[in-house]
Amino acid sequence: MARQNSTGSLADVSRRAGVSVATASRVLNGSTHPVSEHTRRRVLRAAEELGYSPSALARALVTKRSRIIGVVVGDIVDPYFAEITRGVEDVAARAGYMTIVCNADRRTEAELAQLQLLSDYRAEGVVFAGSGYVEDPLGEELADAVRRARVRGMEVVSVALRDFDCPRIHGDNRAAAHDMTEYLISLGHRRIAFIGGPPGLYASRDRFEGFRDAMLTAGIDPELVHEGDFGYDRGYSATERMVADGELPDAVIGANDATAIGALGALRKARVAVPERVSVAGMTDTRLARFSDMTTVGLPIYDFGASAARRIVGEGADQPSETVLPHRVVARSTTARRS
Amino acid sequence: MARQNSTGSLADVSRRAGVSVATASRVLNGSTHPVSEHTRRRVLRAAEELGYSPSALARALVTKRSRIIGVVVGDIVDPYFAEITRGVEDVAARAGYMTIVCNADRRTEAELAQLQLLSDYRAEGVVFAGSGYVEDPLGEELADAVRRARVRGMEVVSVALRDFDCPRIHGDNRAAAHDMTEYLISLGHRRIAFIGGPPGLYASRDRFEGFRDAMLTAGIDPELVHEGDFGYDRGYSATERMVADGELPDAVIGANDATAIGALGALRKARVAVPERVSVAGMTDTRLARFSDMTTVGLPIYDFGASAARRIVGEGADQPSETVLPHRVVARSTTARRS
DNA sequence: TTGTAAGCGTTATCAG
DNA sequence: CTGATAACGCTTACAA
Repeated sequence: MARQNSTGSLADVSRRAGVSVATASRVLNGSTHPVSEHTRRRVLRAAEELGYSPSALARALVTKRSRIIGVVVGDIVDPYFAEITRGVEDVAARAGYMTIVCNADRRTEAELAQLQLLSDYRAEGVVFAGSGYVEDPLGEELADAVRRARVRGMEVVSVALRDFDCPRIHGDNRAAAHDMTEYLISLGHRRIAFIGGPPGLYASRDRFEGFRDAMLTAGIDPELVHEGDFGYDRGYSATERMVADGELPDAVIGANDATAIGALGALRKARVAVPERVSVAGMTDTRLARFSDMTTVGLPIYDFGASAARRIVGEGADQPSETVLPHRVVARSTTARRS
Repeated sequence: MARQNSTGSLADVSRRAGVSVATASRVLNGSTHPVSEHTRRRVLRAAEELGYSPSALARALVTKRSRIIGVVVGDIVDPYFAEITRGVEDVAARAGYMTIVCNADRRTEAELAQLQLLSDYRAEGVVFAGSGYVEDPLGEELADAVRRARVRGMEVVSVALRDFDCPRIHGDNRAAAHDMTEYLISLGHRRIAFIGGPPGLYASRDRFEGFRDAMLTAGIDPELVHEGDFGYDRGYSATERMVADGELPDAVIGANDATAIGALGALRKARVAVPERVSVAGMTDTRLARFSDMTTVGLPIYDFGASAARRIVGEGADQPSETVLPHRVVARSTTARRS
């Protein structure tokens, strides 16, 4: 394998143009330093002829600005993260930054490794897209790593609840779940089942608590609670079980859209009418929900990413260190008034 | 903004350990060059104490190996691309590479820009995940850019049909559509509608032609053809129109899963029974299809990405320059024998 | 307006 | 086994 991969250097260009590298550099990088029109043209032409393109690596090395933003996600394939990533990408690209997406499989250990890698590349900023774990054994270590990274000048921002210190842009999971639950209750449902997220995640906990509190407030015992993992399958199997056990609820809430769609799948399979017999709702309003015309609670996740990126590229330095973006219940066809 | 962001240099470590930078470098990067156990320990400790982490940038500059792989996708949020990206990411990470995902919005112009950016960062390889356009006005320019990149030593591989010269790993879109169509015909359907992809894309053309040929072979006129854009909405609206016009087909094929799910949505809305009254099928078997329990034709898209990445990190140098991976019809609940 | 030269943090070549 | 030292490709005072 030829691992050459260079376009010729500034030295080549300057030689060809008959000027110094300094001068070549000045014209080729939009420096404000004055350069005569004549010289400028010569340099530009030389660069053109050589097909020169500057090495972002070398440039980053000396300027100490890599123009790299990292996004650490739980799983790229999850539309929730894809949407956040898209938000980051869009503003990053506009500001001339590269976005590096790193998968962490929802494991803190992997997050640690990705942070290290990003740090090796001297990323200027990293956004943590996934939620953290309650009492994470690796929590302290990650917090330390983040602290060190920030001391070194790296901008860190999270778009979920995390146990390390950094600016945060997120939604209110508890309130969102609360509102969804209230909505269902307002529709006349009483036996409402909740299929949660991965155990230990703050997001899971908060969404569950929002559900529980709303139920309690309405004087209903929140007894139908199942564990999930933000995946379709667990939503499906949990619902399948309810069907099999003959304890069909009035409604089921999935801790995220994929889970709720799993529930929808199991109900369809069992030929239980939705929403006539049971209502189904998800959370976060990813495309999945829209595609299934499913009721959910919308969170501005694209904006989570976009705002985070803005902070990093320096357009949001004036923002408060904690920003909570609003959610709203999006009623669609999988929920209806209790018959 | 403090844009410092460094961990201290090799020089700092070597000074603290009382050795030369050369020696420090040797122990800190797994060089084979012999170093005494005693010195090694000193260096390791110094590095530890300083929280030293090497600059991948500086390293890349001198070794000429950036360990960066770029993926140029049409749209991250499209699960098709997300899955490919995941494949790339997985093998890249295992080989110690960083993956940079670049959005091109399905525009050749943007692809060109992304390729340039990737080239600035001296990416060792880039995988083009999206299909190309027939008679693309920018086609020649892109082909040129790719040629130059390859000359410089960059590994380029595409996982779809493209008009530039590079190794390719992909599926047979035409055959896939053909097989899907044949399957539907074998179920007794005659009036089969096809909702295509974005006009001009090779993938759109091939899938359409596969459909058309299968119809023709069966002696059926492929008359129900609608334009789409690989998005949900066009699948929905095209189907809505068929419903409104009272020309309900026996079955509808979407050029991809999102399109087919749009069709499903419109049918559900119009209270047309699926699959009893009309069958619906998609293509590529993304999670969307599975979540909707929808018939589709499966393409190993994760493997597209994984194989492409393997070539780049050097594990697939022996592979032929063109690899066609197999597809298969995945029958689920949205298709049935004609009643 | 242009050039010289000192880095940036590594690796690699050569001598000891 | 260890250490100078010259790159790598670029930016940026500082001089001229």
